[in-house]
Amino acid sequence: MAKGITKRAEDYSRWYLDVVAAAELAEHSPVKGCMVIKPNGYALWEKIQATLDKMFKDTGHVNAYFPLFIPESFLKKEAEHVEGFAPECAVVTHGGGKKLEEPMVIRPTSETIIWSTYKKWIQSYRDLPILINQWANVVRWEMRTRLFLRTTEFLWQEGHTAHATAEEAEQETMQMINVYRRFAEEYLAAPVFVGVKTESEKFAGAVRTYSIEAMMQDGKALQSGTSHNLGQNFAKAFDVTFQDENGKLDYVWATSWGVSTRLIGALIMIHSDDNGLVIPPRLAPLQVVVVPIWRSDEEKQKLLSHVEKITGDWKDRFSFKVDDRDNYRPGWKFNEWEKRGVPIRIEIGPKDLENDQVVVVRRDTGEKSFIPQGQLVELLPRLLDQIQQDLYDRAKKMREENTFYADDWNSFVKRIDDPGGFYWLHWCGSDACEAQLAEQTKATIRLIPFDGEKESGKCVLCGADSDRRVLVAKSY
RNA sequence: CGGGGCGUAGCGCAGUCCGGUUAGCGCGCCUGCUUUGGGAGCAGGAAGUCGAGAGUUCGAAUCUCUCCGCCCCGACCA
Repeated sequence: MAKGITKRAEDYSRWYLDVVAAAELAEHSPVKGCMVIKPNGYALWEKIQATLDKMFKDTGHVNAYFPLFIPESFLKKEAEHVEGFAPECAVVTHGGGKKLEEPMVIRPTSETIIWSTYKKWIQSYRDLPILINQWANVVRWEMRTRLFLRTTEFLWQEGHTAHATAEEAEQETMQMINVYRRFAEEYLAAPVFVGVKTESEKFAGAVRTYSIEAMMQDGKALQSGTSHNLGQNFAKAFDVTFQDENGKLDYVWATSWGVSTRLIGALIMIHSDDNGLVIPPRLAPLQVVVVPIWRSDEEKQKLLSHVEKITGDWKDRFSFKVDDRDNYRPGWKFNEWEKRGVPIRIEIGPKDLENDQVVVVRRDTGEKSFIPQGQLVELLPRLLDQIQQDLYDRAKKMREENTFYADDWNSFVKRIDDPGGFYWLHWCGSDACEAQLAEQTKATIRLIPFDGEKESGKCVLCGADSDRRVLVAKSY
């Protein structure tokens, strides 16, 4: 049925690449680690963008754009930041045929260029808050790349806000991680855990990093969005101060937050199957495809004009397309739309015309049903909602079945390799135990949960007291 | 950076070990006819600086050397 797609059970990572290729989402570019995002993939990104952009605007943010090039010296102003990012920066040394006086880095993230700019914009508390987002590309020279999950250049959005108080900055950081959580759950149909990153995993230059973590079908974790409380670190590095209501000078409080084209990788690895891509209806660029089936030109004309009648009141309710291409046969088209992940396919042929019905096929389950034509306009939106919900429920069930509690080190070490999955462990909070965990199991502490219940226990590594469990998994 | 693989038509590959006419095959593409409810059939056709350079040889996709690039697996990371 699915020619050219490796089975998940056989080789998960080849399956992933096959799905990307079969759905024509992206391909490798001539430059190592970079990808060409093809129209199907970009359409998905545009849906993600449109949805998030609205959520950002609804929470009071506005868009702006800052330059791709950053003077190298800017990056060096915040000690932790430069340490974290310098190794993965691409640096431009020449321009206009001449060696530059100061090299420029291609942004790996924009905190430095933005805070050097905010310095000029902020004098008083009346200038605050600044709530800016930008949609941009960034470059990080990673050693190993994977389409969408980690590429040298990728597309993302980065929010950069400036506040008068620590409380307000914290509130913003929290608000945005919740926006991401809501996006993941309601649009990506991806259940996520939300929490705080450990010191060693947090953003370079942040005081605290919050993250959402989703489980892929192979039981590995994917960090799908992060929100950082930057404290006054960047304000201090760039000397950004403001005068408060009492005339007192203080450094500005900052946050930053982002999600990237990696979300497309998450979408693929959470929902897709051995037949190809499965897209949650709310993010599907195309939600319903109609495949008419005819045997003669006369029949074709009759069918197409009938289809036009049926679909007349579909506009503005959901997106759809009638695949009236003459050069492909129906079976070929079924397969094509399946690989591309279109949530609902409708087949309509001569027999259906006679019986005043159509065949409705769900992409996620493959289930076929005969539906009276008059009911479609009501049924299809409901079915799209149902599929959205079912995808979420299925993903959640998968996650629950692969999330475990572990208190014994030795059995945990075995189980993290096979069957893998997520583990709630007691951890004392020390860097040493965290490092040892990573070294011995290749799994890492994904986060310390916000809503984790207090529970006293012993660190699974050293036996010291612990008052809550942390989420541990292997990750992408 | 280590390990593995690959580079021959748009894509996937064979041919390379053991040099020898005009470099093949499948898919795709073009033309025509027949087809059309799960990847259609037949006939005809177009399409290649064999990753690059140098060397050996009467003769190189094939042997030698050098270089380049990409993919996969690991160490770094959204």
